[in-house]
Amino acid sequence: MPELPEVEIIRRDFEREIVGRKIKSVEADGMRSIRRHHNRKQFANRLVGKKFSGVERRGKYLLCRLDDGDVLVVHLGMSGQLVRAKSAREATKKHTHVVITLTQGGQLRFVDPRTFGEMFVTELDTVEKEVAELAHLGIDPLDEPMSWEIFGRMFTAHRQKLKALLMDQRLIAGIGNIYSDEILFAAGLRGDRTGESLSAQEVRRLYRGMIEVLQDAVKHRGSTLADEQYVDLFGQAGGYQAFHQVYAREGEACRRCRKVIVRHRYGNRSTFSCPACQV
DNA sequence: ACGCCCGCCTGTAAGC
DNA sequence: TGCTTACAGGCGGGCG
Repeated sequence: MPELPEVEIIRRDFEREIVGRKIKSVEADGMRSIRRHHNRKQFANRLVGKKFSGVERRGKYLLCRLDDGDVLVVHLGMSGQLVRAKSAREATKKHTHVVITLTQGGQLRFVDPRTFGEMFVTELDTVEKEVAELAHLGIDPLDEPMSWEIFGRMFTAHRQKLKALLMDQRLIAGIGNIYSDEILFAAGLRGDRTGESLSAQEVRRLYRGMIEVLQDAVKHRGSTLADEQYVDLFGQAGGYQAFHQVYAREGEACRRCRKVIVRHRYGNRSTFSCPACQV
């Protein structure tokens, strides 16, 4: 659920609220969320006494820089939340797996019911080469400006379907199931069209749709669905779900043409689209 | 190259 | 009412 816009909101808040603060202590409730480490102590030892010196985003990954050249990498998976507590006394949510206590008071907490998310500490210098998931990440659509020609060459080189291409992190980093559906609607394209079938005009529409949808979603602080899985650093829901055109709107009227939004299975996931607006 | 399925998880909701 | 099943989906891996 947290896709590029949601992770970007967390990054911005992290920059203001957490960067500059020093880590006093670290507690982890088990190994699942910190599975790349040998044990809890080894994870804690790489954090305690250090100061957060910056924070970047790569696709859906958050890279929290530490002042000694290490980096705390966070991936929220499907249900992960990074929340700030003003004090240690604040009630702890169920499924809180890692608590980072800061010296000036307050805590950074990692909550993750489905435990697909994770965090680990490694060296910043080598993280983008040695951590495979980061090494193979494609272009970040809001980070590096990319011409629609480069974007088009990437897409038309594949026979895969647009839905799969948009979600392929090796091409473009940060788009998941929700935003791929919204981008395809914005572009007026069906998700089962192949990359190679796109005309130059359709490539431009897809590119523009992608940038617009992602920028708008960031502007509205991301999407929080009915399950309220995504919240920002302060525990607040996003607002972009009110602007969704197709996602989770099965049976409702298309906001553009009033036809009924349909849902179908693509691979093993739900896809929503307007049968009239997308060709 | 591409499509599809599985495993990893838990909470919620629909179905019998 | 109460149990079972489906679904939510990020990501790596595997298989045809």
